[in-house]
Amino acid sequence: MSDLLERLRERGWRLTAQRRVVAEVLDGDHVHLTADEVHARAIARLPEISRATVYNTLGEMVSIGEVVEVATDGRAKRYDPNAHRPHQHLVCSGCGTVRDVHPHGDPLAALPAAERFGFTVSAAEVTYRGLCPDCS
Amino acid sequence: MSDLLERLRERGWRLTAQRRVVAEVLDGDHVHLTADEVHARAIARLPEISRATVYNTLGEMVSIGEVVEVATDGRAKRYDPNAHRPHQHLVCSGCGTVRDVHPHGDPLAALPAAERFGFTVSAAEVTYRGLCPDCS
DNA sequence: TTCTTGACTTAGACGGAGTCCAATGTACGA
DNA sequence: TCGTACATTGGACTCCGTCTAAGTCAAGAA
Repeated sequence: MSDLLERLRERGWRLTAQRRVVAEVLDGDHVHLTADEVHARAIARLPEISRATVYNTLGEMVSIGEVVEVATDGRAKRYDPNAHRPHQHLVCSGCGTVRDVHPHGDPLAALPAAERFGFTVSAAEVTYRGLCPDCS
Repeated sequence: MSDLLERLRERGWRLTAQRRVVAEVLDGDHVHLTADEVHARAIARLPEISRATVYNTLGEMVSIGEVVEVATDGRAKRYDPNAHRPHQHLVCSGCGTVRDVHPHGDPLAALPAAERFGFTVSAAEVTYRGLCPDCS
């Protein structure tokens, strides 16, 4: 993830303690944390870090494509540091846990031209829903 | 949509003016309205109807499967009255317009058992993203 | 028809998630 | 080292949705 910090700097972004901590927290466990969970873990390392900074930093990482936002429902967005390989998400309807999954085939190919209504279609996001072992 | 009201009644639900109006509004235009948009249109017909009732009624319709919730972004959920036939959604990244689309194949079939992690997977939602003719 | 009753509706308070802002702090080039 | 443009802070604010207590009313019973 120091690569990420390097890439951020190449874009002219300042390297601050706050940004470093957010990057480390996200990279630490490969789970999909909410912004507030990131904040809670960041506070453990840098007690003064504010919620607004966490939101700003996550937003910056998303905008350069290093992190992917996962909007699983009406719940809080989660942040996925595994942006380097295409994948989809499996979400537990009970507890909201998110897992990365790799279905076969390209979901884009399933949409015929006649169903594109003149759109320039660039991506397909698939969300599988169900109950995890703990919730079922 | 009077079918819907009938089905609601068969479930032992009372037929009230409020529920009738929400059903009519949703059925009126086949667009994907947010709860507040439904509320605004319902008020035009029944000025005293409250926001809470609109939320309750939409929730009931979702729970019996007559209406589908669509969460296209982190913003307000939209309600899709076209629940009688399986379909997916094509969202314009520019203006947010949502269109119903019908890809071939079953997206659930693309997820092998080894990628299900013990979940009981019950549904797959596909969101295609791109730019509509007006925005591209 | 009127009565009864429990389900429905209401307004407003409340909560979580996220954004905004003015004041303060600081990374980094000169 | 210094200056300043950019980052951070914390608290207020918005938006979306849920909850609650009190009042209302649909529909079956008599």
